[in-house]
Amino acid sequence: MNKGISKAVIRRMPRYYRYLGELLENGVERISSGELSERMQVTASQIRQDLNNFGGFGQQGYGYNVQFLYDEIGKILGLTEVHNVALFGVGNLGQAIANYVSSEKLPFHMIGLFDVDEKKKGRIVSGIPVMMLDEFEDFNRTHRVDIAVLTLPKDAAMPVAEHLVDLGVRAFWNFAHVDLKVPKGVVVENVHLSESLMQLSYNMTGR
Amino acid sequence: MNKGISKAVIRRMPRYYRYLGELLENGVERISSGELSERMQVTASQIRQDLNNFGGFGQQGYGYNVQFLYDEIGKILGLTEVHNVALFGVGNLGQAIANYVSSEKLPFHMIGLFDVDEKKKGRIVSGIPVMMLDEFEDFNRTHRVDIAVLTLPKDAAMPVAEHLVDLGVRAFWNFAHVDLKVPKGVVVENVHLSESLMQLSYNMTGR
DNA sequence: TAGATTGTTAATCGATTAACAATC
DNA sequence: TAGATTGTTAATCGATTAACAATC
Repeated sequence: MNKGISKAVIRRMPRYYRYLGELLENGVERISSGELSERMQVTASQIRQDLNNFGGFGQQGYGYNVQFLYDEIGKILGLTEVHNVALFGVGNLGQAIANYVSSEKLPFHMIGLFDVDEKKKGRIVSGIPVMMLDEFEDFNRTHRVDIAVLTLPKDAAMPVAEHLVDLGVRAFWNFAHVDLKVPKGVVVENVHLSESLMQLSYNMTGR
Repeated sequence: MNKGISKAVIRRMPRYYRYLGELLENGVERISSGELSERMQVTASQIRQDLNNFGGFGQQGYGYNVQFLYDEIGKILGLTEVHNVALFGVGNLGQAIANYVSSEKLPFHMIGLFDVDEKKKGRIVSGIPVMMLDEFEDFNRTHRVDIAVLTLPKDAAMPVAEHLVDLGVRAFWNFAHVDLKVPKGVVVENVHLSESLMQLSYNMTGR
């Protein structure tokens, strides 16, 4: 299952989740696709189509129960289990991301920080001591690492990723400016800050 | 001009730019859409279509001159002028982004850092002293701020953005987990880390 | 029941790919 | 010139929107 759902739909799901979470905080119990459509600035039709990729979560004449829908989307997004995260490259960005992951209330758990710079060894970031990259193989024997964050210089990203794939890592959150080549079954989510900045820059021109 | 070009095309331009930059570093002088297609894993047809939204940069029987195409895409993306950047919210992420912007060789120039926390006042980040938010109005009189980076808690983002819009800021790079409502003519580029993480999480499930 | 709103099919719109004539 | 490869039109594919019957 879960097959054949377009990337466009998946990109929208976290946003639904965020809006439903806010409604929940505000004590809203039910919402129609029409109301949600107005708040989110998308068509009601799209909301109903998107949700119906995963199942019929609403009720005719009533709409959607906010708590129920929120929970269902959480399940769809895989937020019902804790994901163990290890981070590679404890520079400025790496430290910020480590802190960020730990501070978010999402079920992602920072369990290890790795770098190649001896000077960083043992430094505490977000409550965790930095380890050396060559200690990871050992670490990996006693810890299940679900996600590797790559906050490395671009030339280091690919070799490190390859090494981690060999050691069984199956998911990467990649901040390096490269397109990682990984085997089938390994997933990569990119955050390319420079490309985001360039898009902003483009939109500032003529338009 | 520049009108009517789809967001999908714009999203791909920075990636072309990156690949062309690498070719340039490797001393490659010319490339055909076919070769580039293979490297980038997109169709040659798409490359030609994308580029021809902006003009005919190639030559039949030859392909594209790498340096020329690189420069043209740079122009399209607005990378021929320096953009002054001010950042709001000097937390972990804010500091990392400040450092990031300064370290990138792209033409974005960090000129001010603002926070509301008195304890941060005067602290030097990326070579710039942190100022208090209420000093911005003054600062803005003597400096041209092209882009405001928002690395603030979500509840602070909207009020601060509104204030900045009133003071003439026309572009936002938004890291807060909110959809900013801004007047027409003001551009917003979002980096929603939590949504990126959730997409990764989704792709780790069934698929 | 009558009114509201979903789930779903059909229609439209836009983006991607294929094909090929133009041309270097 | 012959070969290569673009620019561009046409065909296909996919995603979004509209419409409405089903149903709570």
